[in-house]
Amino acid sequence: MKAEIARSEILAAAAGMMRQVGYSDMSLRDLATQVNMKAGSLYYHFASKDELVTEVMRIGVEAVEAAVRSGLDEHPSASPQERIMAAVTVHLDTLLKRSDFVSSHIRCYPFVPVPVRERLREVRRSYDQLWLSLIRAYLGPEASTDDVRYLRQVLIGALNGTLEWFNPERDSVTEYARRIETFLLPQKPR
Amino acid sequence: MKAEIARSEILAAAAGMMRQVGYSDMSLRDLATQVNMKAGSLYYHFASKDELVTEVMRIGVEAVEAAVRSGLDEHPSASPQERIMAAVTVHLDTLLKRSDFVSSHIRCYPFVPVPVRERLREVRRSYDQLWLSLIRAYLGPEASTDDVRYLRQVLIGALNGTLEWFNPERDSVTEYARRIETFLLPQKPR
DNA sequence: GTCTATAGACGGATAGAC
DNA sequence: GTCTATCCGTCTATAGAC
Repeated sequence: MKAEIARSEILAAAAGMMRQVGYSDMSLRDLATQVNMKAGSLYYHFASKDELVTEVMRIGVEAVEAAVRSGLDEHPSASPQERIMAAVTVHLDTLLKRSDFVSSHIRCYPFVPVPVRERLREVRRSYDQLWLSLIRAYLGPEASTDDVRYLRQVLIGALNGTLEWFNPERDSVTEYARRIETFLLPQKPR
Repeated sequence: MKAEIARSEILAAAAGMMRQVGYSDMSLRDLATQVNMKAGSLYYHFASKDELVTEVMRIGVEAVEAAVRSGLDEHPSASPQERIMAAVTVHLDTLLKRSDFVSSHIRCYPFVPVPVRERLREVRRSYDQLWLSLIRAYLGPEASTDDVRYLRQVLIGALNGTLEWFNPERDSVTEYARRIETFLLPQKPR
């Protein structure tokens, strides 16, 4: 019981540190300090740093995917465009306001050791597929594979790029989402 | 003379390593090995690791900005939309095929020490201004500050996001640029 | 479960020979 | 200009006491 609580605290603190300072500069000493422990104690809960890091990042993807799916479920009769916009809003909201797990995943993924990346392949692929299906539905059956792939990359780029400039005290998620709709999804597939 | 050559070699190797492994995991020992030197010798050319890193990243921004400006100068009578697309193409091309300096800048900036980020503020601001003026010209004088800012962020996000998926052997820069135009800049400002 | 203590590797940086 | 040699700090990880 107590182990589960401590484990959760460690994961949450790790997510915050990873987002801020990156994979390599998150030291287990600093992490332990932040949860009122000593570095060695962390090894009771995790076999290694990479095990811990993998877990943080895995929680991140699963969190956005779950949030987006449940957001979509709330509006079962939405049009393809409305569904994309719902996904955009929930993704942004989770990324920017709710979850260090998501933002640490996005920021750290490029620099994390290869074995960690490999262990995350499946969860990432699953979330990718969700977006591809949303975009396929929006562009319609006559769209090419590249149409779908490239629109997905433009969208994800615009969403995840917020990590480098969005200031929750100045900017509004719904405002930015509205611009994305105006700029990217005027009204009908072209 | 010889110093200048060695210095350039070091910078180029550092850019490649930074792009691949990030700021913290680029060790001066590894860097030195790659240019057939010993770690201590690097200090003849640079006062510190952060000095070297700052220089790599400074070269990066200045390189894209110069490339984009010269690309724009080639078509003086282009429309605002054509000018944005010229900038998009050159930015992508520089980022993806020509310069480890640019990609290392984009990838490492979030995790580099604060003093390094501060020393890069001016060059980054200068490149930002270029994009803002291009977008202002495209959206027209009746567009709000937020219209301009947000479109800029969508664009830059879509461009720099390529770093995480673009495969030069599979994908084409002009192809992706064309999609950006279709998706984002249909024909007229809205 | 968490601690102390420490092993063992590797990091940036410096001094002085050549 | 580049090298050798080294200082000193920090890192992940482990062993064993409590």
